[in-house]
Amino acid sequence: MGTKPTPRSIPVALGSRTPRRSIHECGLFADCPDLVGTPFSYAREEEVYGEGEDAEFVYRVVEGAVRSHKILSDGRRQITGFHLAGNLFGFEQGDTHWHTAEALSDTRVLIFQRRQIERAATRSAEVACQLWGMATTSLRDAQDLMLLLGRRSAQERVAAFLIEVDGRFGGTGAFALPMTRRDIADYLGLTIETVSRTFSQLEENGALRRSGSRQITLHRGRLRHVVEN
Amino acid sequence: MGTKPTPRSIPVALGSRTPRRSIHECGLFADCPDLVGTPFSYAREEEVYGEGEDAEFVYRVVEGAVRSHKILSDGRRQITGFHLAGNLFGFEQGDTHWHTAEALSDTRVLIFQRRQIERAATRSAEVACQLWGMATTSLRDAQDLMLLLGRRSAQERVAAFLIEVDGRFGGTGAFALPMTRRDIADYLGLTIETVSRTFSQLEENGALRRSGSRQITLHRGRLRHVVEN
DNA sequence: CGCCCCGTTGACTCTCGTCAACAGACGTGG
DNA sequence: CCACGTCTGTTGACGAGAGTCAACGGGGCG
Repeated sequence: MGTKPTPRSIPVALGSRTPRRSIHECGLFADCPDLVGTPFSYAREEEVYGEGEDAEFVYRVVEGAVRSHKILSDGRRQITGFHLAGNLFGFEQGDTHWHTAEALSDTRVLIFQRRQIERAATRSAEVACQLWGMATTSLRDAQDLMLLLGRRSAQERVAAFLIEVDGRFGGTGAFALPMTRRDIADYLGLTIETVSRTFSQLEENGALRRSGSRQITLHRGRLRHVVEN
Repeated sequence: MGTKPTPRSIPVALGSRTPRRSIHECGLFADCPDLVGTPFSYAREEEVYGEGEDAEFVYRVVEGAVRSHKILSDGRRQITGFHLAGNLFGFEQGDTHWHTAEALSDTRVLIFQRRQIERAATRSAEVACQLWGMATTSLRDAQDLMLLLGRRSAQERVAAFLIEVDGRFGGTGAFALPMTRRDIADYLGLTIETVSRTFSQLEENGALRRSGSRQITLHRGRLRHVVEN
């Protein structure tokens, strides 16, 4: 932080010199040509916004990755989602963020004013329906994660997680995890030791191969067999 | 089931004799006077809709209660939410339900055609925004539950659950649980035995009193102390 | 070069799950 | 009206899976 300009200064900085990019790369808001975002960057581990802060902006990941989490006073943390390139995040019900967002690695985003998107939604039913659809999709993901957190074993959680990440990176079966073991643990409701042990077990079973701690190659058949259902 | 008419027959039955009620009792869709629901009833334990079925209808609870759950092939079940009087449920992303809904007790609902609501949303930005807001609220609830499932102890889960139910029943501190221990367990990611033992512990600590297994009186201060944060 | 952080592994602990028995409420039918 | 079976909930004994505590290795960065 320190002298780094915060997003709060962005609207002022929105001069015509600032390079702008459209929000529509994902096909969203195609009828809102005026909805443009401001590029911004966050360093590894830097906070994008904190729980309780004013929800003034909405973000789209261009490069890198972001995690959202909720935290208890004694430090227990639950990561509610990872946001990869192309993902939008930062929408809230009400005027304040109800979780914290931090960059996993050096991350470039586009920043949009929430007010502006909301105004677009009140004017265009199509935009509002797209936002509704996005929220509903997030809800489905959250409920899938609830099943995982409430009812699945450590092996199943890790296997399901790897399959999910693989899918979000294109489904090639090989990728570099953008997050630490602690992040994985706090996403899956486990400890780092259990995550680490489970990786080792899965490797013994031939369900994956590790090259360094982050680079993973999946044996998707065996992993899916672990997750079964 | 058997000869009971299913909701699928409802649109046909929508004669002018059928008593209709507005969806707006909760203030939603105030600018859609044509959006009316058909009364329908479900018996205790009866299925409202099943995972994988066509999501043709949306429901509003008039009296009684409904649970939504996802289930694994080996029977492990995660209840993703309880729907009490006034609550809307049955919205989905895509054309099929991705969980199952069942009545906890004899329940009366109003049934709406999803198509009709969606059409209203594409025509009215205000309706779409309300739907967006509802989905976002559900998302926040789901993420709160994720924190509970991923990071909280059995005592904390049960205490948080009781506080939540109390709030939804008006916050008087005394109410009758509409669901069984099994439902509570499958909502909190525990077993019925653990739920039962935790009730007993909380009663020993003076955090609640039981009159019969369903009627509960809370000592909200002590319960909140258990949940802390 | 040395420190620090991340990840892995081992030993032990503990919470919660499993298995079992039993009590009370309820509904049914003789 | 009572006997019976069933279902829900409670409690106890025991066990397993994940958490805790600790040590250590390796890689990256100052």
